[in-house]
Amino acid sequence: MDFTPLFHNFAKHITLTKTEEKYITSLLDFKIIKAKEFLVQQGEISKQSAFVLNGCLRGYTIDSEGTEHVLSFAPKDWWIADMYSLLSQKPGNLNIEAMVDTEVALISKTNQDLMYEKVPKLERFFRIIIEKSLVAYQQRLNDNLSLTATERYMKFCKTYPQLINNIPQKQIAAYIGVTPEFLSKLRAKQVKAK
Amino acid sequence: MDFTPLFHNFAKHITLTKTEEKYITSLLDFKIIKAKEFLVQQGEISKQSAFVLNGCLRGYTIDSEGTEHVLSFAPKDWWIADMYSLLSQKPGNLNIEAMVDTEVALISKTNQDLMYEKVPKLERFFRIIIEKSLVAYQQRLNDNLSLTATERYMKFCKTYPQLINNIPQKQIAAYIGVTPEFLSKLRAKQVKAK
DNA sequence: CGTCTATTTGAATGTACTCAAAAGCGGTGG
DNA sequence: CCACCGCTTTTGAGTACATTCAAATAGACG
Repeated sequence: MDFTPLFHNFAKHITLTKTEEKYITSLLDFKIIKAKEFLVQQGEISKQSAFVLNGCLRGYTIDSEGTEHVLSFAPKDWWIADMYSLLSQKPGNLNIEAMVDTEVALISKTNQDLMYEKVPKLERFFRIIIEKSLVAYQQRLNDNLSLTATERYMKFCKTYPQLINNIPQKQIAAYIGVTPEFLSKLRAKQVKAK
Repeated sequence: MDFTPLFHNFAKHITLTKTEEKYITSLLDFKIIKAKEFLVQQGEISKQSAFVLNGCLRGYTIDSEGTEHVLSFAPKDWWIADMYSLLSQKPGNLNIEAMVDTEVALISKTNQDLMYEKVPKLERFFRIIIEKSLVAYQQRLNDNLSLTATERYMKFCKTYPQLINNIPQKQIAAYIGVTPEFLSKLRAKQVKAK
């Protein structure tokens, strides 16, 4: 139940007083999500955002064919939520699942709105966080429009070096947008190419 | 030089006093961008965000093959900027071009930061705007990962009914991520299917 | 009206997918 | 500690969706 990493995260963009930190802490929940368990599942109305204290979550959808598509990995120090469901308060289509046992700080939507009223600085913090996230999604969409599968895989390896050897290959495939079989073949070719 | 549509836009999420409106107006620039002219071009460091008062802009990248990929259309009442370049102050890879003669309200990064200091409510406004934009990009990425070209085209038609008959087909193709030739064939099939 | 660009159509090609089967690997229980 | 089970990864053959290239047609704009 140590929220220090979260306050380090806040400190990257805003400065909080001890009083504010205490207040914010009072609005947080702590939770351990065991590997393969869910924080939220499709069809639910999301009530909270999560900050990963340690471990790793992944957010994915399942399409009409039953295929999984990974929208985001959330390792230590990342924020994750089903923003669509959280904002609209409609059933979402995102599943957020723990890849390993994971500790998270949770903020309910209600408490987050409270926080914004009491500590307006946080409004800025989340604006900045979300701006960065937006840029990342734009970049990734652009990659999906302009790069081949091989290029997307190489870019993934550069961007998430710490994940490559720690997560199943099929989940990298579900992130870059190819079948696991095809990713396997890409890798086989790359090894030969050396 | 009528910024009324912009203040209507603000009013969707926050309430501004007349004084605040006047102050904000003093920080805005007005510009007419003629059809096929650019607001920003790749390689430049972006200095401003744009709000479309009327007309339509499009933001697109050009890949190593010379192919265009449309990241966003910005019709009346939409915000557009090269967020990556604006935030990082590094050369961007986005081109923002007018599809028809277009009137925009411009806010320089400097003035936007000023605005945030003087009218903190705007921090909330842009947080909300950007949250919505983020959800839209997540959704679109998910569509690109899970839908076929035909499905993406049909979804585009539903989402932007007002654009379909007003913009070149090749730019819809560049938005949904197919070649213009292939989109043409898709449409031919759909007509037959009726 | 002529020119330039957008759209259509067709044939050949390629990238990525499907299905199926085998091999590898990690965890669990005997 | 080994054997087995389930899941992931690999490999291969056949297929499909989408691209490339080329040429014809249609539209838009000065």
